[in-house]
Amino acid sequence: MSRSNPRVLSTLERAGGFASAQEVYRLMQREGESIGLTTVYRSLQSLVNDKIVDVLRRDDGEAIYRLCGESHHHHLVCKSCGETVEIEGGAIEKWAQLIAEEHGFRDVGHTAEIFGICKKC
Amino acid sequence: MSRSNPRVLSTLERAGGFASAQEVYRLMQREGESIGLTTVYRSLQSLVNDKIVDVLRRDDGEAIYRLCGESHHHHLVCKSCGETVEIEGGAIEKWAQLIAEEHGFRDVGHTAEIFGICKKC
DNA sequence: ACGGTAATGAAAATCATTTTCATTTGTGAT
DNA sequence: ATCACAAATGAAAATGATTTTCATTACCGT
Ligand SMILES: [Mn+2]
Ligand SMILES: [Mn+2]
Ligand SMILES: [Zn+2]
Ligand SMILES: [Zn+2]
Repeated sequence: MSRSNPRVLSTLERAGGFASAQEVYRLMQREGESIGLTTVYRSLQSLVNDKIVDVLRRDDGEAIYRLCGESHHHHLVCKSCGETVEIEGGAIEKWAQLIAEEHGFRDVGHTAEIFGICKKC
Repeated sequence: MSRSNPRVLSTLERAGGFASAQEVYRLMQREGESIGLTTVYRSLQSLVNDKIVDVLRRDDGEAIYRLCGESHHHHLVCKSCGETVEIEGGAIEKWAQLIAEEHGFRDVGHTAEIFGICKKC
């Protein structure tokens, strides 16, 4: 196992939200940093193991990473124009946790999205 | 766009839980059915569009498919072994509707998944 | 039968991710 | 500083799922 290259973490921080390994790599290239794609993958995996970074999957299957501890939230998205509202989980957080515990699951996470047609559309 | 090959749906039914496209394909091969992998992919994709099957992603990123029941439901999935429990929306249905209305959205839908590690893993 | 459209599948292309492996770098002891 | 050894690095090749191409075949209405 290898330890995470600090420049990878720093780049992921700078990226803001979620970013894939490929995106982190391209970002570093663009900023003139010399690094191999392999090292980016290895570093991100290591950060996930250490629970410094969350990983989940895009619809297309690509893995995307983000720093843990950024506030957890969900999205309300307009199917027509794409306008997005960030919303707090509220009741859903408890619901997910409760359901999971009822079935004996641990290490619980969840995803939730609401979509519809916004006022303007 | 193509319509789903009925033998693909039939195989997915017979498979029981979730199965990937590759698995459905291998299953059909083993049972002597003559079909192309491309057709399996196309059929599953079509079934997803028609909301006859659910699709989600394994930890390794491979897409897995399963017949969905006729009633709207959500999933509690083990990240390790893939075991899946169907759960009722309950609180989340109201939550999604309420949040959407607060922001003036109509024609509201939602997605929600809970994941974690099951008892056996 | 004829003409057009949809379905099929083999092969090649794509693309993220992993593996290999040779090279470089860091560390710690002598 | 020199040596030895372990860890980190990255280029290139391998992997594996999914998509695309494209030529062939099955199907349907007239
Ligand atoms: Mn939440
Ligand atoms: Mn629901
Ligand atoms: Zn809108
Ligand atoms: Zn499990």
